[in-house]
Amino acid sequence: MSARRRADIARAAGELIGLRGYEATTVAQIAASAGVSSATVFYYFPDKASVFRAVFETDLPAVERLIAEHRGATDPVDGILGIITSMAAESTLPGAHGIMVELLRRIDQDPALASTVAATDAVVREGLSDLIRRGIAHGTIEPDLDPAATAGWMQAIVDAAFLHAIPEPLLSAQVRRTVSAYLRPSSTEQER
Amino acid sequence: MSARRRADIARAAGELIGLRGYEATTVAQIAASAGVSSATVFYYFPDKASVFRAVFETDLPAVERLIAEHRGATDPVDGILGIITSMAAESTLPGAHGIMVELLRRIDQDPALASTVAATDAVVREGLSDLIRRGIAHGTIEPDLDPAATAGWMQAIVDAAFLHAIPEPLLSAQVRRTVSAYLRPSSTEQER
DNA sequence: GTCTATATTTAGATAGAC
DNA sequence: GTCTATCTAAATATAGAC
Repeated sequence: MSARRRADIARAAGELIGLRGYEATTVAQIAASAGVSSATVFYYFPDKASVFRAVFETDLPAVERLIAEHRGATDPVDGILGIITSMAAESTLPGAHGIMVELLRRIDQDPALASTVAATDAVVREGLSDLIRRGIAHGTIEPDLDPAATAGWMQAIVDAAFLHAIPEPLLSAQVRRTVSAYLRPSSTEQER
Repeated sequence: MSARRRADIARAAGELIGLRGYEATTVAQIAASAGVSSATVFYYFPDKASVFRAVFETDLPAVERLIAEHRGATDPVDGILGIITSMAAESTLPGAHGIMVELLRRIDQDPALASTVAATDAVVREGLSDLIRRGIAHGTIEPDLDPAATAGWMQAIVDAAFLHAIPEPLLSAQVRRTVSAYLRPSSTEQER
């Protein structure tokens, strides 16, 4: 059953690369972990870089679901907090830190990977931008904030969580305070 | 003059590795960029990992100066903002993004590198913690915040800036709003 | 589709002359 | 201290049998 083998190899690659790094993980190790020979890996994928890209193929449908779930939130700020804390919470999964770092590193060197990830990021950014616009209209978000730039900054905050491997429940508390304080309208001052 | 050669090699290594990545940068390329042969690189350093570590040797004195400059700030929040924006501003330097990503990746695999960086981080964290404690006493920072955990989170925010290559002046504006909003005492709610 | 065996390439590190 | 030349190891990718 070919689709399953392919997925097994991608999953094994994600675990090992998250743990040890891309170059430090050999195709032979990935093959062994998936229970096949290294030649079989090259039967399913043209090269090692493709194996790594396959690790992120499931991200797009996952974030589409996440955004859809929070799209209709009554208070847009709650929707934003739901999305951001949910994404940040994944940083506590084993290997999540490592795989994020590898992604950031390889994205500059692999255009195909860059476009895969760009598609996923765009879904998140647009979902957040919509909610930010609604929050501004709703009066619960500072109107001087630029929706797209702010959405990008929220994503950066999530990445920060991934990189620092902060344990729950501290992580969620910090992310929630950061986001809600950032968005809150400032009656007195005019920061931007 | 041996110290200068060593520094030249380290500087060349930092530039190339920041641009292309650690494994993708060969010792031969570093040597060529520094104007020496690859054998000369191995005269000054025992191996390639040592060359990479040397890139971060100058960070400790630099952050010690930065912390000392802001230690005596009249308003502790101003001191914190000065430190954080100054650190984040370095993310716009060419290659800064790449070198930070490489650092995050190699730190898990090189204990000597980890202790070098831990020393630098500790100086920052303690400097920020002190200012946070003073800010709490001063009444301008939320008293429910844990100083050390908050300092760590501020450092994560700086790293987020590095990873996303946000251009000035947007970067400074976002960092300032994030930090000042996070620290501000909340009269009504009790987030932690 | 999966394997064993191997070709090819490349890069870190060293030997030894100057 | 610096070089040229080279050794050695390892990993990606392929050939070809089953």
